[in-house]
Amino acid sequence: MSESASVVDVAARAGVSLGTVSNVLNRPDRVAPATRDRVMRAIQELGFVRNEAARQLRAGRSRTIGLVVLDVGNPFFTDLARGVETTAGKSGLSVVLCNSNDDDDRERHYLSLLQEQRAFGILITPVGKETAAIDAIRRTGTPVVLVDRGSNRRQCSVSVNDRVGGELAVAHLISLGHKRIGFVGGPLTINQVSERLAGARVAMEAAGLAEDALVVIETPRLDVASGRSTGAEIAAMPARRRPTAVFCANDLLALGLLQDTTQRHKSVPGDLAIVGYDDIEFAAAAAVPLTSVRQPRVQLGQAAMELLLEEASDADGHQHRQVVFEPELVIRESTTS
Amino acid sequence: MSESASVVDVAARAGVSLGTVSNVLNRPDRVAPATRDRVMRAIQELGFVRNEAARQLRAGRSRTIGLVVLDVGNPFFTDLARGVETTAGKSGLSVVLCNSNDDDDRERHYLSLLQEQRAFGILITPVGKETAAIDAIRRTGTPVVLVDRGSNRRQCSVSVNDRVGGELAVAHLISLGHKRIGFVGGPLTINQVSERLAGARVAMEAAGLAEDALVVIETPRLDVASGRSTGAEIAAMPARRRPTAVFCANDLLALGLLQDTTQRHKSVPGDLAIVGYDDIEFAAAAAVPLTSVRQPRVQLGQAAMELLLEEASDADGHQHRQVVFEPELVIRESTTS
DNA sequence: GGTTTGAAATGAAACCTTTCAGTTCCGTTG
DNA sequence: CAACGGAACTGAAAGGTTTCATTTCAAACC
Repeated sequence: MSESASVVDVAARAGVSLGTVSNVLNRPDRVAPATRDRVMRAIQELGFVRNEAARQLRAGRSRTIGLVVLDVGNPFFTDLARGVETTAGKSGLSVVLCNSNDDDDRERHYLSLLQEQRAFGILITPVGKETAAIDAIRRTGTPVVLVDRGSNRRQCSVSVNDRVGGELAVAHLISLGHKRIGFVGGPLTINQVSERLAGARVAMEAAGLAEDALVVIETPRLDVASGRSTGAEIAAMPARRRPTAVFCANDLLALGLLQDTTQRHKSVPGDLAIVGYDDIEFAAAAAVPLTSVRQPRVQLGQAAMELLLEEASDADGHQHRQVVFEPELVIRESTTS
Repeated sequence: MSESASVVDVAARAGVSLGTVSNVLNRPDRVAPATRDRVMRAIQELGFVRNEAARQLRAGRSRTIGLVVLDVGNPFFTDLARGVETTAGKSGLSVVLCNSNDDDDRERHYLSLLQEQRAFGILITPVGKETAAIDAIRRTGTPVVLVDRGSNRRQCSVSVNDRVGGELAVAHLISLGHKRIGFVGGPLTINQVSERLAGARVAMEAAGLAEDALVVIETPRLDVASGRSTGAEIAAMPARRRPTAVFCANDLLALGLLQDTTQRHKSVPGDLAIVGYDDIEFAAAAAVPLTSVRQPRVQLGQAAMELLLEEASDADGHQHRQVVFEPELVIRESTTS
C-alpha cells in the first residue's frame, strides 16, 4: 500500500505482459476489450499511479512548461499565467510558475532548474537585456518564447507595443494641458520600463515640449511600496519643478503613489494627475479610479503558449514569429475630474 | 550539442568511471581535487546538465512540492505562495503553484498530477469538505498539510481562526451602531466562508440581535466581479430590509462591492459600511480605504512549509500538529467616516 | 488440411542517475 | 619485506516506463 505498484505488478496481477499494460495506458484501442478491463481492474486494485519521472526519462523531455515572470504579486502576471495555463492544459501540459522577482540570480536559478527538468518549453519575461543564457537553452533544443517583450527575428516573442503605450499615456496628459510631467518606473534596465519611457519621450517631443519637462523618477521596483515612497519624493520637489501629472510604468506604482498622495490631502487629479499601466482589475476600484493603459493580458498568455507549441512541433525549420499587440488607453477619474 | 550529454559521456571525457562523476556531483569532498577538476572541466566542455527525471526515478520521490490554492488571482494566495516558496527554497525544494479555481474537478486533476510526479509533499486549501482523495494521498506516504483550514488531530494544518475573524468584523460594525448587517460570500461550501459566517453569527448573538438581522447574500465566487453584482442585489432590496453595513468574506468581494456602490453615488460608509477580509495590499489603496481583517499571509505560508518538512523528516511516528494564527482587525475609512 | 493474414500480446532494450560493495593503489607500520 | 589500512575509484544493479521487433493464435481462405 505504502510502496506504490509499478506496471510490472499490474501486469502480474492481470496476467499479461508489461507491454500490454503500457498499451492499455497509452493506446487502449490496440488492446482487446476483455484484456483492457482486466488490466484496468488490476490498476484499480493495486492503486497503481504512473510514475511521471520514469515516463520523462524514457521520453527525454517533460510535459511541463516553465513560465518565468518578474513578479507573481502583480496581477498582470497572474492574469497572463491564467492565459498560459488554459492553453497549456488543452495540450496536456502543465505550467510551473517561477517568480524571478526582478532578480538575475533567481532567474538563472530557475532557468537551470527548468533545464534539469528537461522542460518542454520556456516562457520568460527576462530580467535583463542579456540573452546569453536563454540562447544557450534554445540551442539545446528547448523552445523559448519571450513574453511581454519584443525581439529580433532570431526568436519567438509576444509583446504589447510598450512604446505606443507610453506615448498614449503621455499624449493624453499633454492633451489635458499638463506641461511638466513625471515618469515613475524602474529599474530602467527592465525593457518594458525603458520602452514606456521612450514612448513618453516621443509624446513630449511630438508636442514640442522640452526634454527636461519630463521628470524621470527611477524606482527600485515596480510595486506598491515603491509607488508610495515616490509620493514623498514628489512632494519634496520645489513647486516650480514639481510635475502636475505623472505616468507610472505600472498600476502597482500608480496605486501606491495614489494612496500616498491622497494621504497627504492632495487631490487627484487636481494637484496631481496619475496614469497607470496594465489596467489590472484593482485599477478601476482604486481610491480614484485609475486611468491606465490596458494590455490584453490573457490573450498575451494564450498567444505565447500557442507560439511555444508551434515552435515545439515544427522541430527543425521553425520560422520564429513576433506577435505584437496594441495597447489601449482607458480614461478614468485619476486624470479627468 | 543538441543531444545532451550524460554522466557516461562526462566520465569518458574525463577518463574516470561514471561513479566518480556522480561523486563529484554529490560528494565532491570524496574525490581527489585533481580528478574533481578534470571532471568539472569535462562537464563544462560537454555542457552537461543533470537529468532531474533520472534522479527522481532513482530517489523515488521528487524535490517538488505542490501548492494547491483556490485562486491565484487573489493576492492573499500569492502572498501565501511567497512564504511557502522562500521556506521551500532554503531546503532545495521547488514549488508548483496549482490553481484549483474553486473547482472540484481541477483540484482532483492537480492532485493526481502531483501524485504522478511523486511530489515531495502537498500543501492544499481544499475546495470542499471531503478529504477522501487527500486521505488516500497521505496513505501513500506523501505528506500533506492543510492550509488556511483547521483540521482534526489526524492531519497537519495551518490556519487563521476564521470564526474569530468574522466575529471581530461584525462586532466592530455593531459597535458602530449598525443593526441590520449583510454577509457577502460564497460558495458556503468553502470552509473559510462558512466559518467567517459562523463568527458573524456569534457576534450578532452576543449583541442580542435577532438571527434575521444578519442578511446572508451568497455569491458564486470570491472575486471582484461577484462583489460588483452584489451591489445591484443590495440596491434592489426594500429599504427596511436593506443592511446598513456589510461584511464581505474577502477583500476582492469588498472591493467589487465598494466600486459598484460608489458608482451608484452612494456613500461608503454613510449609506453602506463595508468590511473586507485578508487585508490585501490593495485594500488600503481602495476608493475608500477598506476596513479589513488581517491575516499573517506570509507567515501562514512559512508555517505550512515548516510543518510539511517536519512531517517529511520524521517519517514514521509523526505527531500531526495544528497551527492556528489569530486574525487582527484593521480599521479604515470604509467603516468609520 | 495446410497456408496465409492480421490482430493481440510479448519482452528485451533503452533512457540516466545514484548507490554501494568491491577493487586498486600507495604509503605506513611492524 | 610482508601485511595492513585507508583513500580513491570502479562498475554493476536498480528504479519504472515506453517502444518496437517478434511471437502467438485463431480465423479465413484455397
